Amino acid sequence: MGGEMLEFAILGLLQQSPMHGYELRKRLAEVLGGLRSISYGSLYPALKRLYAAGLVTTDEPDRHAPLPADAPPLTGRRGKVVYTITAEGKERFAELVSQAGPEAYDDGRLFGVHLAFFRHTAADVRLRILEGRRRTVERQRDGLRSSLARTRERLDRYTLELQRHGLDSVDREVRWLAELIDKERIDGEQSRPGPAPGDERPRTGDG
Amino acid sequence: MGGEMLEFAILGLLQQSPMHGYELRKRLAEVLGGLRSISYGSLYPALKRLYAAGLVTTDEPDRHAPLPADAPPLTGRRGKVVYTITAEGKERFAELVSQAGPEAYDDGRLFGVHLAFFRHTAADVRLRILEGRRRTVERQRDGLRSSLARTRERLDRYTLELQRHGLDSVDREVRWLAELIDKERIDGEQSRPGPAPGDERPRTGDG
DNA sequence: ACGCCGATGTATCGTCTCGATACATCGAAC
DNA sequence: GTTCGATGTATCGAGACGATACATCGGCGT
Repeated sequence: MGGEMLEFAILGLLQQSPMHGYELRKRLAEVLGGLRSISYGSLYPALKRLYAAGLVTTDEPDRHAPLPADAPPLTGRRGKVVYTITAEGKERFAELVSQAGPEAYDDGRLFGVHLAFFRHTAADVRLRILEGRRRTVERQRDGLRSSLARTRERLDRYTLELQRHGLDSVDREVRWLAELIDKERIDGEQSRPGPAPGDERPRTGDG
Repeated sequence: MGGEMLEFAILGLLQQSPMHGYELRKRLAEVLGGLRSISYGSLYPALKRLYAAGLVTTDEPDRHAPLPADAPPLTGRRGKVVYTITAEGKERFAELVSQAGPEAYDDGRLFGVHLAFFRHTAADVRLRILEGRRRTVERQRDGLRSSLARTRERLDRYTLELQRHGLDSVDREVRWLAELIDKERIDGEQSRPGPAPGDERPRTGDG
């Protein structure tokens, strides 16, 4: 578990169009927020797992079949391999995209992937994920804040600076999420017939 | 390499006083900036490596000695184990603390550890690390910026938001580093005999 | 025509990290 | 005197990463 994130992202990209590994990697970097890029040492094993699980196929289907034992470790002829998502892969993606619980937002990376494929996500699920993520990050912020308060005297200037900067980042993230949630709510109200705009009961959050 | 980071942090903490794993872990979380904490699955293997390399010792030295083969996997009596840094460990720490090249700042985590132990670092090395880190993060920022410019049309709203937030964070980090560098320079000028205190040229205020 | 080179492209290896899990010890509450 | 939560040590399997090797292709100089 938790190692779903790469699989999820790959399925999401292949959903849009078939691709080979090299391009997948570039697109993955964009999708993951522009910073962190995925290494081949992660990507190819992930593709192999997806193939084994029947969620993607290749041009040349015997490529990933088990080798006849003693053959030299596959030296010689290696060309492009185009990966395509299968029907099962699409099902799995639909399943992942509709998760709205803690597994969707507690891990920041996985949350990022969900966000990257939000256009495949139902509006109410989007909102629940965003709100869940906000709660998670708020909790982190509060923990960091009280830790900073507790250790203010004990730690040296540089460590304090590090913590201050970290707290600032987390704080910014909360505000960013709040903005996203606002926008999402506005969109929702515009497109939905809705429960009458004067009828605003104080929302029993969660269920 | 790059897996030095945990070793470095452990040596730094044990330099201050002997400790057992549980406390080490809590301190590690503080030192690493308050967010990310180290798991036991990382910590104990790291301690084992340090022990094997002769950089730390324990109360009970035969604890990490190779087992007599068929013995049950060390069930039964397990108590506190206090780890102490050795002379070689101190040497190694001094060596790590004096590194001022890219290996000290290209990786953000490792940079964080350097920062956490800056009080053991020479002033000129401190400045070089901070400036190197700034350059690295500036390069990241520029890459992200141009990537954002290139893909503005092609990507959807949510991915764009993710990238925008990422860019904002990196930007903030650059400014934070610039502040740290300024403070560091001021400290340097105050404590050093320096190039004559009446010689104050009008300060080019930086970028 | 030929070789070379940098971009494209696939793949594996060793090392490390993580989350989950199990197990042990102790003090205080009941 | 026993249950319980904090303290504490330890391992395992899955997976991620950096480094490295190897293969293919298009263009460019000569």
